Amino acid sequence: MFSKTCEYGLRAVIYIAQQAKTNEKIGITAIADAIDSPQAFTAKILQQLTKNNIVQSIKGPFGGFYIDEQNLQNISLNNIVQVLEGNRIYTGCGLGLHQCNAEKPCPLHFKFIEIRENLKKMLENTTLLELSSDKSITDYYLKN
Amino acid sequence: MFSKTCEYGLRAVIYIAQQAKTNEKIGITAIADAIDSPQAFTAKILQQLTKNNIVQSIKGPFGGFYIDEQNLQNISLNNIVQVLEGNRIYTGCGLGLHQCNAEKPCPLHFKFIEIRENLKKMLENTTLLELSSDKSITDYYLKN
DNA sequence: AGCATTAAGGATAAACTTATCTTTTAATGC
DNA sequence: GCATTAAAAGATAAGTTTATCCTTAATGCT
Ligand code: FES
Ligand code: FES
Repeated sequence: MFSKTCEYGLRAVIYIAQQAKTNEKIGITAIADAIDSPQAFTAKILQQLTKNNIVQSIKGPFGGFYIDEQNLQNISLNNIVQVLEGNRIYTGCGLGLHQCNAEKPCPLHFKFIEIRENLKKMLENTTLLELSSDKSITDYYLKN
Repeated sequence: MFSKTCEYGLRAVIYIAQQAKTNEKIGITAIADAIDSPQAFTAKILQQLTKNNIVQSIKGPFGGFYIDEQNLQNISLNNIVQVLEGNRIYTGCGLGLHQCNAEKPCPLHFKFIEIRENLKKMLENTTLLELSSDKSITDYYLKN
């Protein structure tokens, strides 16, 4: 469904959001360890997310990544997916036609856009705030 | 969502199914032309689908690909996706955990499996027979 | 100022997907 | 049998994703 980039990115941001509650910045080594992802690769992904203002970072001692209160409330998973996957996942044809278009639909179009819309809505409705709740932290896992 | 392999494969099989109504075999050149896909690559994909008994083929003059009456009735899109994508798309974790498991769920698990199940059901319920109906042939497009 | 720490940035490598080309095998008609 | 046709099979190339490594820039501490 998602690329590795997106999978690691989502896991990383969720983890940072969870740690952000304690107002601490968290380093790339700790993140990669917590979500069981390749460190350097994850760093690249977070770089991209930082540029796009999904997460914040500061360099130097006691530096690291964090998410401010405002982003915690405003960012949903679709924002992250948009940055890391582009919007083809939201607008592209299921059978790979160059244009997904109801005027000239592929045989799967009307069935497929339903799935696609549900995915989009699900990601839009899943906020970092929700994912960083105490219950979410205790009940769910970011590696196995 | 799907790989190029899967996209071309689905389009090719749908096209063959539609042509199969006239009891004609159809060659790889005609197929690639009809669905606007790279010919040699599409041939490889159909080779794989032939081995897995999704489509039939015969070599030589007037040879080509076809789908018999039985397959037309029994094959659904999920059979094709299964062969070309494996079942990770049906069983894999949305966040890329090695195991998707309700006992140790990722933060997206319960929302994600719903999407995944809907996709699976949609593909299971979409049969080649349906896609090769006259209405389907006239109303839908396999290239644009 | 100098040093230690940590993310950013750039270059490169490995792995996988996508795509093409050539040779071989099977079927058909003569 | 022989020529012709078309898919199967194998080899190789191109492109993209995934991953690592090394250098640079920013920050804080002494
Ligand atoms: S045209 Fe294929 S999904 Fe819309
Ligand atoms: S554990 Fe992630 S989707 Fe099931």
